[in-house]
Formats: sequence, C-alpha cells, structure tokens
Amino acid sequence: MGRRKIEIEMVKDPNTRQVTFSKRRTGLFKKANELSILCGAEVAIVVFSPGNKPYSFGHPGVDVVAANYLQQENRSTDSQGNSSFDVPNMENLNQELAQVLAQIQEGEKQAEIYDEILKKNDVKKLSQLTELRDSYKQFQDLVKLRLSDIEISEYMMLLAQDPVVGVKAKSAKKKRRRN
Amino acid sequence: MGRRKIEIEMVKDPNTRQVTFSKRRTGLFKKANELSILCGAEVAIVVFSPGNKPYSFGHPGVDVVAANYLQQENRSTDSQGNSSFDVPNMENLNQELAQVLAQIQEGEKQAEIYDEILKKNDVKKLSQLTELRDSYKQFQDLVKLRLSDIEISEYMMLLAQDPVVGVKAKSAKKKRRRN
DNA sequence: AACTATTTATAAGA
DNA sequence: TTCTTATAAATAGTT
Repeated sequence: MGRRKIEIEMVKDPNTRQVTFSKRRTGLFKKANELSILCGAEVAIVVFSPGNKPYSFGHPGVDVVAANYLQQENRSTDSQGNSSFDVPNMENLNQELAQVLAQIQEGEKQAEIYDEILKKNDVKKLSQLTELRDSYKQFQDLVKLRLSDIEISEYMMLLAQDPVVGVKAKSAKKKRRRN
Repeated sequence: MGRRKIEIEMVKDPNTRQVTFSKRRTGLFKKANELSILCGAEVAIVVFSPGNKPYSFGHPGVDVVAANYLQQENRSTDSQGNSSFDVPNMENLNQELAQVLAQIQEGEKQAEIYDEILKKNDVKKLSQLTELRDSYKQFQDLVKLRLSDIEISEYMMLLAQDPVVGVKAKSAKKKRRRN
C-alpha cells in the first residue's frame, strides 16, 4: 500500500518502526470506527506502542465491550461445533488431527491444574520458577520460529476467524477484572 | 475501496450488513496482525457482530493485553514509565494472577492453532506441525514436573518484570528478585 | 465464495 | 511530525 511492498516482519529501524506504528494505528482505529458504524457493532481495541504506551479505541467504549466480552467468555460451554473437518483423505492427516485434538484437551486440563495450584498458593523455590519461565519462553520462541515457516500471518488470521464463544474460559473463571 | 464509494453510516439491509461485517472484520484483524508483527506491538481486539457474536484477536493474546492495559490503568502512573511495585499489595497480586492465567490460556491457544491449521488444509507442512506439537508436549511435561514446587508470588514477579511471550518488556525495568 | 473495478491505506520521500 | 504521491491492499457490488 505504499511506494513499495514490504514484508510483514519486524521493522528493523526503530525510527521507521515508530512511524509505521503511528500510521498503522491510526488506520486501524479508523477501520474499527467504520466497522462499528457501518454494522452497528461493538468494538474495542487496545494497543501498546513499541515504546509501550497504551492506546485504545472503543465503541461504545473499551470497558463496555470488555465487560461484555468477559461475560460471554465466562458462560459458554460450547455453542456450536465449529469443526467441519473436511480433511483430505489421508490417514496420516487424520492421525495427526486426532493427536492434536488430544493435545488440545491436554492443554486445557493443564490449565486447570495450574489454576488449582495457583489458587492454593503452593509455595516453593525461586530457582525453579526461573527455569519454568525460561522454558516457557523457549517454547514460545520455538513456536514463533516454526510458525514463520508456516506463515504466521495466515495462522493468526485463522485463529481470529472463529467466534470466541466456546473457546475455553473454562480454566479461567478465576479472572477478576473490574466488576 | 469497492466498486462504489459508500457513506460511513449504518448499512440498512441486514444481509448486506452481515456481509460487510465479515469482510471488514477480517480486514481489521489482518491489519492488527500486521501491526503487531511490523512493530512488535501488543494488540487486542474484541468485536461483537450485528448478531452479537463475539470475535477476538490478540497478540500475544487478548487476555494478556487486557491485563496489561488494566494494570496500566490502575497503577499510580509515573510518566517516566517507572512503575514500581516492590511488595505487591492485594490489588497487584490479583492483577498479576490474571496475567498468569492469561498466559496459561495462551498456551492452550497454541494448541488450538495447530488444530486450525490442520483444518485449513495446509497439509504439506505437516511435519513441521508435528514438531511443534512435540515441543508443546515437552513443555507441558516440564511444567507439570515443576509447577508443584513453585511459589506463585515469585512467578508473578518474574512475569511482571519480563512479561509475556518475548514480545517486549513492559515498563517494568530491572527488578531484583528476592535476595 | 470468487471476482474486479475502485476506493482507500500507506511506504517512501520531502 | 505532517504532507505528498506512487503504489499496494481492501473491499462494494457483482457473478
């Protein structure tokens, strides 16, 4: 959309990055505003700049939308089976699918476990804390690396494609924002 | 941006409105994704469709960004970005807890990503997905092993000083861990 | 769900 | 930062 096409990857020069951020944040908020008006939709956006300054847009307001969102999130078991697996006819693929699905369930269980532990406030050692944190980061980095191979943009869009309704507020009933 | 210019006002025909919503929501999320990547910025969006279905986008995650946002809001701000909470009070603790839980959810979301990708026919790169999944599993196992020995308050402090998924460090600067 | 004629966003330059 | 403008990208109406 500019004089040249750019790749979607971290802008290296900090100065240029800040400029890009300003321009695109403006554009994003404008789009959000149009969406809310054209469709009568509620929209809330929070953005942190590269310098960590928060910017927000909300119609009718960030807090209002956030409250609605959390409300939705906390009910919901699973509204619709958003799985129309039109998977190709490969045995391998089906296998992978099964495994991944199992993995998802595992992840959810895991979170519940964390949740329980956090609630009980079990206490122990810092050194392991650090390790845990690092492990988590490593994992995140790994994911990032791999995903860039798979087209990170694409997958994020895919992720954002479906309604959050049934996602899994399950383990997070602990959340306590305002109200 | 289309065959004709349109006024920014409520689209009257419900059918057209829904179509417009879908298209523009997709566009909005794509823009948000690009912004987060190009600038290393945290972005969270929540949208309710005309039919009141919630959709969300977040990098590194809606909950994470929301938690940060609320934290900013409630913190006795120091325009220099020097936020200090040496000894967390209950408020801070609860907020940090929210963040931790958000992170956990993000972990789960990773698993969902795999699912999404598989659903969307990107079959050729299956091997990479397998690697990913294995990494994830390893991570989970590691966490399982260690979590029971963790001091939650310390973990929260770690997260606070070096928040969320490598994206960037929040305003919290050098913080010493317990001595 | 695709397709394009157009409009709109924006990258680079000033 | 703001403006300008050539070009990339989003999308309104159509199929």
